[in-house]
Amino acid sequence: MGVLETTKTRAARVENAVELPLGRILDGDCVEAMRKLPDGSVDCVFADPPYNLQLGGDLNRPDGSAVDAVTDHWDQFDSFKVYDDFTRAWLTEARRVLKPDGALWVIGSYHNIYRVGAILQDLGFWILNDIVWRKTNPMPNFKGTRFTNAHETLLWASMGEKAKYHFNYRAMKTLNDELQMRSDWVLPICSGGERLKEGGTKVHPTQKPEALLYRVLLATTEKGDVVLDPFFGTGTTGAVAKRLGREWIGCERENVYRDAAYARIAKELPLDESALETMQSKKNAPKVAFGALVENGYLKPGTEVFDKKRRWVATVRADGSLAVGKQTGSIHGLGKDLQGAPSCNGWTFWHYEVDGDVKPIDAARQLYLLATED
Amino acid sequence: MGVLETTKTRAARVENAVELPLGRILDGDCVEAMRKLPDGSVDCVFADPPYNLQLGGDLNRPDGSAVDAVTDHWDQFDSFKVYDDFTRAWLTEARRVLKPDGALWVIGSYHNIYRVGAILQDLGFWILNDIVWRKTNPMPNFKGTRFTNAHETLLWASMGEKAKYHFNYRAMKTLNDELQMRSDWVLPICSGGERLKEGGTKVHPTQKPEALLYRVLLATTEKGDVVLDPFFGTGTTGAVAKRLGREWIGCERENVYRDAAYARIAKELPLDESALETMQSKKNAPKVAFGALVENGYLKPGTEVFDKKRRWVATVRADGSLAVGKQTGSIHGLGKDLQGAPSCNGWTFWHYEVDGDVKPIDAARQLYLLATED
DNA sequence: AGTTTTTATGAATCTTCAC
DNA sequence: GGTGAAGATTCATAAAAAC
Repeated sequence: MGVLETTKTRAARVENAVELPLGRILDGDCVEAMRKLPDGSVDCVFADPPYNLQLGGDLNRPDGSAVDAVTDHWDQFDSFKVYDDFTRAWLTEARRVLKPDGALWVIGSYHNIYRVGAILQDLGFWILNDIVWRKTNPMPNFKGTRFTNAHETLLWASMGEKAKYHFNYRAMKTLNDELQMRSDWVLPICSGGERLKEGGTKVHPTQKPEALLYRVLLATTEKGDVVLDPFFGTGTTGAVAKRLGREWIGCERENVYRDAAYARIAKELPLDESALETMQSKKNAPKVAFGALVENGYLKPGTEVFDKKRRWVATVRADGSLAVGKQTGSIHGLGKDLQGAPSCNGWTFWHYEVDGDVKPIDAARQLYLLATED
Repeated sequence: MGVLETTKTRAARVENAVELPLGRILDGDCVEAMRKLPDGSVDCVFADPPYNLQLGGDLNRPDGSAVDAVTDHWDQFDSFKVYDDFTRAWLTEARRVLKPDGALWVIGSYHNIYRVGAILQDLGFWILNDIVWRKTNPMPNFKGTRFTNAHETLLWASMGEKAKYHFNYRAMKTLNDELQMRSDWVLPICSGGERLKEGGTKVHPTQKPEALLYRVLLATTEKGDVVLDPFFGTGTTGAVAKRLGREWIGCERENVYRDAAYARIAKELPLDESALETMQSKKNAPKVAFGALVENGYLKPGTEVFDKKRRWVATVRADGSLAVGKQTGSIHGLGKDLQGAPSCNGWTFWHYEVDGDVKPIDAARQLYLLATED
C-alpha cells in the first residue's frame, strides 16, 4: 500500500502512448473493445456501468405528470446472476489493462453497487474509499414510500492491498477550504446548459455532472495520465479529461452516444477552470431540523414548550411534532394554526425552561450547532 | 410490495410475546442464540456486525500517539470467504425469525458492507434504501493518504420484492422540518456523556449513537414491535427501543458488554404515551365517503364545485356523484376523466365557496372528521 | 426591460383494497 | 390472481411565460 504524489511523467507512458487509441471511442461491447488494449497500459479506469434498476410499471408525480424512467435495453438484466457475470467480465478486463499503480473508479446505486463492490474485492482490487455523492437536488419519492434516494456511491480501488496508488492530497485539501476532503461530496445533478439535448429531449438518460469527474480526475490522476471509460456514454469523462490535460479512451456501443460525445469533446478547451466554481462553493449554511434536536436529546420528547405569554402550552413528541390537545403539527405549522396567522417562525415562537430560565427553542438549536459544527 | 403505516397493534404479537425472551440478552454465538427463537416472530432486526477491518499493523497519529484500532479477536477473519460464510449464516437466521412484513437493518463500512449487501440480496431480501450516516465529527485521515472516511452505510431491506413493510413516512417528514427525509443522515458520532466508559477507557470500540437508532426505530417500527439485535454490544438498540416503547431481544457473547448493556438499559425510562405519538399519514385516517358529507349537509346537493382555475364547474348530486353537463362520475373519476389524467384526488382537485372563501372539498372532510371523532 | 409566476423534470426498484 | 376504483403523494432548479 502506498501513495504517490508527483507531477512527473510516469514511466512507461511514452512507449504505450504510440499504440494506444488515445482520444478515440472504441465501438462495440466494452469487454471486446478493452481486449484490444495492451496489459498494464492505463492509469485510471472510470466506469459508470448500467445500474440494473429493475423498475416496475409507470410512475406519476402528484400532479399527474409521468416520470421519464430509465427503461433502455442496456439496463435490462434477467437476474443477479447475469448481472454478476457481466460485471465480472468487464472488471476483469479493466484489471488487466490497468498499470500496477493504477486505480479503478465505479459509480452506482444500491441496485448494483453491492454486487460490484463484492466482485471487485473478489478480483483483488483493494477499496481505498467509498465516496457518497450527495445530490443537492435529487428526484423526490413521489409516493411517500421510502426515504428520498438522494445519493449515489462511487468506489475507489487500487490494484491490491499492497499496490501503490496516486492521491493528490494537497489539491483536495485546497479545493475544500483547507480542510481534508471527506468521503461525502455535495454536488448538484447534471442539468441546465451542461445537459446535452437534442430537439429538447436529453441525449442520454443518465449523464453525470462534470464537477463529479473533475474531482475524481483531479484527486487521483496526473497530467498526461491515460483514463479509460468503458461505458463512455456522451463522454463526460473525455470532456473533463481533455480539460484537465489527461489522455482518454472510451468504449461505447451506441452510435448516438458516440457521435454526441465526439462533438462535445471537440468543443472542449483544455484547462478551462469553470467547473472549479461549483466545487469550491462553500457548504450551504447548515440547516437544523427541530427533529434533530429531539433525536439528539437537546429537547426530550414530553418536554413542554409554550409561547411567550403562555397562551398555549404544547408537548414535544417523539418525531419532533408538537401537540396542544388534539391539535398537532410542526413547530412552525402549529404556531401558525393556533394564532390563525399566515406563517410563524416556530424557533422564536416556542419557548422552554432550562434551569429556571425561559428560552426560545432557537437557543437549543444554537447549542446543537456549536456542538456539531465541523 | 407495500407500505404500512399504522398505530394499531400488529396481529400475532400477543401469542408470540409469551414465548419470546423480551428484554433479555442471549448468551453465546448469535447464530446459535437466534435458533432458539421461533419462525416469523420479530418485527425488525437491527445488526451491527463486525467490520472485518483487516488493519495492518498499528496506526499512529502525527503526534505519535496510538489510535485505538479495532483489533479485538472477534473482528479477525482469515479471508472474505470466512467473512461471507459468517454473514450468510447470521443473515439466514435473521431472515427465518423475521415476520413476512418485518424489516432488516445492517450497518457497516466499505470494508464489509459490499459483502453484506450482495449476500442479503442473494438470500431474497429486497433493499429499500441504502442510508448514509454522514458523521459531523469523523476521525481525520492522519496520514493524508485517502479521503477522510466520514460516513458509514446502513442497508434497509424488506423480506422480498413483493413483501409489505412499515415506513412512518409522516413522522420522518415531520422530523425533518416538513421535507421528505433523505437517504443521507447527518449525525454526530457517539461521544461525551453518551459514550460508556469504564475507568476512563471506552467499554466498546464501536458504540453507535442513540440518535441513529432513534431514527431507525421511529421510521420503521411501531410501538410494541419486537426488535432483535444479534450483535448487541453495549445495548444501544435496547436502550432506544425501551425509550420508544418497543420490545427488544439481544444476542451478545462477551460478558463485559452484556453486563454494561443490562446496567445501561435499567437506567433508561420509557417515554410516556403522549410523547410517543407521531404525526400520522392520511392513509391512516378513517375513510370518509364524499356521499357522507352530502348526506350530513356539509355540502348540499346542487352545490357547485370547480377546479382551482375554474376550467370545469360541476354540480353535486344527491348520491355524492358530480355532473358537468352530461359527464358524471365520482369526485375522483370525473376529475380524472376531465383532465385526461392517469388519476386524480378529487378531495384536493374540487373546490367550493364558503363565506366568500374558496376551499378544497377536503376542508369539509376535515370538519366532518373533527365533528365525528371519538 | 425587469420582476414574478408557472411549468418542466431528474438512474425511481414509488398504493391499497374490494370484488 | 386480475381488474378497477379510491385516493395519497414532490424538492430543487432552470427555463419559459406572464406581468
